[in-house]
Amino acid sequence: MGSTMSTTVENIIEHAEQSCKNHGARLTEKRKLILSGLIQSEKAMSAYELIDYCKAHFDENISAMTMYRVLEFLEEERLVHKLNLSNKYIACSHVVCDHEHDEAPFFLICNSCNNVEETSIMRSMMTALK
Amino acid sequence: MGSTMSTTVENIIEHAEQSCKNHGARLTEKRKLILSGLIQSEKAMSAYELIDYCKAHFDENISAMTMYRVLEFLEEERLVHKLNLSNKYIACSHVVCDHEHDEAPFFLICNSCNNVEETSIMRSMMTALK
DNA sequence: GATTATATGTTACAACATAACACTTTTTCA
DNA sequence: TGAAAAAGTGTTATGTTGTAACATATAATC
Repeated sequence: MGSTMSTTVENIIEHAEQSCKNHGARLTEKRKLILSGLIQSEKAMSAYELIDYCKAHFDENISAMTMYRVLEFLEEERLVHKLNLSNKYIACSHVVCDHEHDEAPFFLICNSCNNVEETSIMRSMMTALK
Repeated sequence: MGSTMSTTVENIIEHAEQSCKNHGARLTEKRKLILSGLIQSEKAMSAYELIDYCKAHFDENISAMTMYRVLEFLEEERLVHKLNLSNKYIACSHVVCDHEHDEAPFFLICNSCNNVEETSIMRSMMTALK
């Protein structure tokens, strides 16, 4: 399974490299390494988590500054997404209700303006999504 | 409009205070102040943004430590939500596609385990949501 | 091959978050 | 009531996250 996985990642990297060339951009070794790590991990990671990941899996030391710069580059190349919502709090919309809720809070968060819309979703649908 | 608004906030606070009492918890002056600020602002704010807000609107200096503690309390009392996703990156799911996309990336993010599911949504539906 | 542009390294620092301990206020109960 | 316990808040120090500013190295251009 490890090799199958690895091959897939290599294919993606190859494709990404071509995509960069088409934009006149360069997918350097360091950028390949970081993108590979993010793909392999199969989850969303913070810059520092990805630094740790690269150290653990590739034995490569990436400085924070470099990591942020590479991630910014990869985002511009549309190879990664940034989920940019820092830890925030919002007052519950149902703070004035008396009754119990059989629904889970559900938020629609705009990724560019960070506007938050609270709505709800039935728990049954929640588990279905999972 | 300002006074109407203010009255509404007061009603909510009153209700929140009663809700706390039912749980054997106390909604102190400081906690009321912070909750009021978060409600008045009508948006999601970080701890430090809320500190600035309280200073600007109530002329009250809340230390960072206090702010985090109060927000934690309010969350336990289910009076506020925490949108706890720190800035993270995730590889695009369509990184291997060739064709153009007429859809906007759309993420389903679990608020407890932070798992991210990338899907998409038609732009037309996007504007409808807005 | 010298020049320019791009990529990466290094240091310092600002912003965000919390741990640890001290002090104050409120609650509890003999 | 009033001492003990619990809950709330203040203060200091420190760890974590994110960037600015400048130096160096590597690649592209002509």
